[in-house]
Amino acid sequence: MNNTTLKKIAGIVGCSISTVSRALKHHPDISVATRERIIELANTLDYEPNAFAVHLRTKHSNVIGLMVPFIRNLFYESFIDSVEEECRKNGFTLMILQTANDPKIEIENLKLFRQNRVMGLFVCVSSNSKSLAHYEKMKDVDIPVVFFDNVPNEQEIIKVCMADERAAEMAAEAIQKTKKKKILALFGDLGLTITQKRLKAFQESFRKTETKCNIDIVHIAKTEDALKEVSNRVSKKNIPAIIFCMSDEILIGAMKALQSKKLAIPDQIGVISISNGFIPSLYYPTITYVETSGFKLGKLAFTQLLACLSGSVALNELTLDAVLYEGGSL
Amino acid sequence: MNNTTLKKIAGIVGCSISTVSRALKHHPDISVATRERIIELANTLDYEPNAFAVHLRTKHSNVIGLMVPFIRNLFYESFIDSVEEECRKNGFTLMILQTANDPKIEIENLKLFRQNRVMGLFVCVSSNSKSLAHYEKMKDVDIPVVFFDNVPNEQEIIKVCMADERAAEMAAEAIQKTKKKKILALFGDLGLTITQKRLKAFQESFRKTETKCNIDIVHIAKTEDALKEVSNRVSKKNIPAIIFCMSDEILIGAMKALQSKKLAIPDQIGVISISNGFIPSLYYPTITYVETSGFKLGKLAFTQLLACLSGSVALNELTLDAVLYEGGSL
DNA sequence: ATAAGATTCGCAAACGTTTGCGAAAACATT
DNA sequence: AATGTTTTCGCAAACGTTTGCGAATCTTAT
Repeated sequence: MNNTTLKKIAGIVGCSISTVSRALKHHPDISVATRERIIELANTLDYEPNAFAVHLRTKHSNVIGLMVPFIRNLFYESFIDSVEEECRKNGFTLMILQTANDPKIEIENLKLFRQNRVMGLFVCVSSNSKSLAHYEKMKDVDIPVVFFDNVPNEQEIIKVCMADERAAEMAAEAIQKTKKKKILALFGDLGLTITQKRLKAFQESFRKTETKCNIDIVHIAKTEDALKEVSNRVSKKNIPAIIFCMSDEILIGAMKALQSKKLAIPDQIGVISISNGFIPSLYYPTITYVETSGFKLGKLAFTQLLACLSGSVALNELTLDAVLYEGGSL
Repeated sequence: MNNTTLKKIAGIVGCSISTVSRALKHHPDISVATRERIIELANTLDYEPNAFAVHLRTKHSNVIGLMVPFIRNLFYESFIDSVEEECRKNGFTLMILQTANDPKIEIENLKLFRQNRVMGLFVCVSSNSKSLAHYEKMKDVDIPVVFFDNVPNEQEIIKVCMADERAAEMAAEAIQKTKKKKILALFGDLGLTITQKRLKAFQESFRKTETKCNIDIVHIAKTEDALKEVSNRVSKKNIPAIIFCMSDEILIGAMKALQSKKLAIPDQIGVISISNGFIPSLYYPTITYVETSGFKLGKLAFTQLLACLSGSVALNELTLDAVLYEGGSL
């Protein structure tokens, strides 16, 4: 157990612990001569500061927490990727916990974050969690929380989100541009705010432009349901002109159904989705999609958290613009 | 800043810090009366032990480190998912770092792990890292390392891996069973041990059974290359009977090429892959694959690390069995 | 030479825990 | 009543840092 401490170095050099401490961080009080001697010894001894002692003393943990329902998710993983990168660059370490959408675990995790004195927190609340009460305690202990993705409706919280409405609107506009009229629109669980937002904006767009379309709206919980619904609703005799998918999970099911029906995209049927980008790239032709980038959202969230930590109180909602990526599926 | 400490509680209750500490962990030395009084107060005051102080004192950080080239990867993310779950259940917190396959970052990260006094480490070494020298230091500071996936060849290290040879062999056997002869086999970068292992076992299987096949072997670095190679090598006049893909990345490119050629699977061409399972499930028919489960590997790795921590020195290599999942693509 | 200022360093407290040891108090035994 | 035993608790050190303050030592100016 090679545990070089300040004390050990001080013992060898023959000076006090405080001198060693100061020398190692280039404190001007220490002469260059002793400083260099100390640094050299520290290097050969592989000195590495004990993070716990530092944090205990400075009350500055340099740990940032991140909580998502699942790590194993195309969107969250890109968010995590993004945040990890920033954390490393900025000298923070990241503590990642997943909730499995279980409010109990969510509360447990918050406790863990508190015990580990994280300096800030990125949270995508679990869809089954109804109350924000346990987040109140985070405020009590001065841990800023940046909500993302599935954000609560409360006003007095910090949140970053995708331009959900705008994304749905852009998809709707792209559909209208094709002049095709028979639409099958697949949305997620209506209980989620994200679904509500997207659905509303989607419908609003058609209403606003007074485009007369035959829009069939279906709500879907999981990938398998998308597969089933599309299989049931699409047949050789009854082919919608365009299928819209609100998310990657839905797109996956829908595409599998279309493949099984051997329908040619875009000749026989058009497809458009809201997505992170990875899934659409798997198919030929690449599926046209409106981007919701977890990676970009991560960057945005990080700057928000940094702002909180530096004192500039940013009690607002930041939104990431939507972008349309044209594949060949429309 | 609601920072209830032992001292604070002791002050209110009117006893010593040590009594509070003992009462909170049900030490038999403390009478039930005072214990209950203390616990009750601690609850109403929302006492939460300062992890840093605890760790500093006990030299027991309860932090486990995990390092992968990329978080954003189908295999690693399932591994992480798996390990996070176990960590939470066992009272550990997880510290995740990615290397981007950059040896410099890899070394930086190891330093971070040391500074945070992780109790153990899961590592998938970056493909560009040639030397294990920096891992020696981990041994010096008594941090057990469990290597997984892309493991070094050294004997005296702890590693868990997929049954890479067996997986390739099973795929080869499945191909032979079809009696088809014209094979296009797509492997990864020959510089990776994982590629070498799989390739060798794949060829060995054909040699052993003396199956006379026309096997075209191609090495591929990235998804886009798979797309190009397959596009170039497959045409209406020249269709291999079966395409074998060594990994998900390759499968993705190959499938996209096949879709663009409008080839029917399995009628015109068969496909088989080694995979984590997610990508094969995206297509219709589901692609037949030999499973390399990151999730299961995570569980295995965790038990290995736990064994190390409990003192039972497990200086060996554990292997996760391969399983063939039959889709409809062969 | 002496005072004033600058340079270089050490003392000691503090961060919040855990724990060995000993002491006081309560109880039980003769 | 004296002794032995058990119960219940506090003292104090330790984990490895950081940092305000003051004390030396050295430099420079008068």
